Amino acid sequence: METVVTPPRPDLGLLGLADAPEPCRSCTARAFSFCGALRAAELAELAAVSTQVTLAAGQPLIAPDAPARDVFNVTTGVLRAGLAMPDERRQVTGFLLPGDFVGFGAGETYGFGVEAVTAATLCRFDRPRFTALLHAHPGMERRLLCMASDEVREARAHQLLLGRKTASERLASFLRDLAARQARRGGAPDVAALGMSRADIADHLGLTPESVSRGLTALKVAGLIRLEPAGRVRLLRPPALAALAEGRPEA
Amino acid sequence: METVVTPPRPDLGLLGLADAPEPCRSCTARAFSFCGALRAAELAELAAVSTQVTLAAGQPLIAPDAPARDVFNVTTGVLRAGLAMPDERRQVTGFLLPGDFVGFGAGETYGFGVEAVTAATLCRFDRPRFTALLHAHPGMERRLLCMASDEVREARAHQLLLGRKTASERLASFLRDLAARQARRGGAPDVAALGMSRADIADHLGLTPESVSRGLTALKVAGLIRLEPAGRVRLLRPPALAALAEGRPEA
DNA sequence: CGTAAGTTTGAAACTAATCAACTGTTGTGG
DNA sequence: CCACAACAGTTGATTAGTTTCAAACTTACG
Repeated sequence: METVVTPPRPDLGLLGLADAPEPCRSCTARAFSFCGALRAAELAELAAVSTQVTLAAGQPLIAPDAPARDVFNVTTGVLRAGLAMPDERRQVTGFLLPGDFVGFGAGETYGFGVEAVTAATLCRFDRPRFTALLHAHPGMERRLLCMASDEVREARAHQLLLGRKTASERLASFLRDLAARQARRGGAPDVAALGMSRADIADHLGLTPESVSRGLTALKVAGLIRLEPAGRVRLLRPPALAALAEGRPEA
Repeated sequence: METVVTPPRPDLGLLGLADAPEPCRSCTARAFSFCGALRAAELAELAAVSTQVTLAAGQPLIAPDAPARDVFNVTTGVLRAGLAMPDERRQVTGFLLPGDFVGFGAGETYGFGVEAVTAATLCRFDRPRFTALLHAHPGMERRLLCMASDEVREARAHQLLLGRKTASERLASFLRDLAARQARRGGAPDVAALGMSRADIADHLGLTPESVSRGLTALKVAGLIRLEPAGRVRLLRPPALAALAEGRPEA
């Protein structure tokens, strides 16, 4: 028995959906996405250079050494982006949710890998054409610059986590951040839907799967979270969880 | 006996230096900097909205919660940028060298702190005016977008370091990367000039000062580096150091 | 010189990793 | 529909790498 969650429901009228080109018209991610701020004409141009990609859980989207020919926008599902070392060590730099944009800052090759965690769909844009479009629309370019700045900020915050936080603090930060991101996409503010395995979380937080498991148990025992079916985690005392995440003594 | 290295010597003529406005004319960082690619007219506009900042070693430039009114470009010296937790824990997200740009992606407040490690000088730009200038010159904006992308890439690589590398590997990565950055600015390719303390390095690498010291000793014993006076570190076998940094078995 | 700060080195303690066993879940084929 | 296999997750015991605590040593500087 699954708890039914209200799906994201952007106000289609306000977004000028009536004018939107086909793949976009029915896109549930547009409200939280890069393309959500575009005018109908720009959106049409964008849609013209886009194709759809569908991935099954576990399938790769981007190989680190592949030539960076395309950029992508996630429409449904969860993906993981990360770096690998010659041995088995991995760092998952981030999980991609609907509305997230991938592959922009790449050079010749992507330099990082991306795989589907759950089944996922994306918009694929030819990079040269996408770039040309950007140059024609300074507003789009500016928006992308803001997104890049946000990414830098998030990456720095994650550096603090990896460099200085304890296992429990890492888990608390992760759950809080994931719930917040999902809330922005229409989810409940006090639920983190873990679509990914403990191993993926471990590679994101610089821990082992065992430590992730222990950390979650510790948070549960502390009364900060409840583990629900289907990989859902309910945040029972968000302020206390935030305090732990930030290393505050807790009020 | 020191290997003599050619110091940075930008070809002033090719850079249009004769036309350059004053603070820029004598600027030694311009060749490696954001502004180095600007045409004389653009540079003049930029210089018109800039003022100079001088800092003594240890002085703060940016407080994390200060309103982000300015952006900066380092001209001389070394600075550290980082995040802090309520207790004493710190993460130095990066060291800033001449030519590096600071403060761009900030929102209302900077959200991170910056302090001078050595005596330093910077160009200060009023943010609203800088932004207006950017909008007037798409080339500048595009260049900034590239810089932001590079920052993201570097931040991700540092996440791998913090999440998955051993103490020795972190030190090896740090020394190699610092030497490479300094080489781009005209330094010797096999020397890393440590202007910062062990504590700063520790806060950058997610270690303690003691572990940094031990790590350096380990690299020295392994014949990979030599500790020279004035905080200089000579890289004795760059390929082996790189292999260690990347976690390769070493050829 | 003498002091203070920074660095190195040593010994003990601790957190998270590793190794290992067990449990629960999911999916498949008999 | 149940049995079983395969895998993900949890829990326990032990180990290892880094931190912590402490002291000695260096370096820079008044």
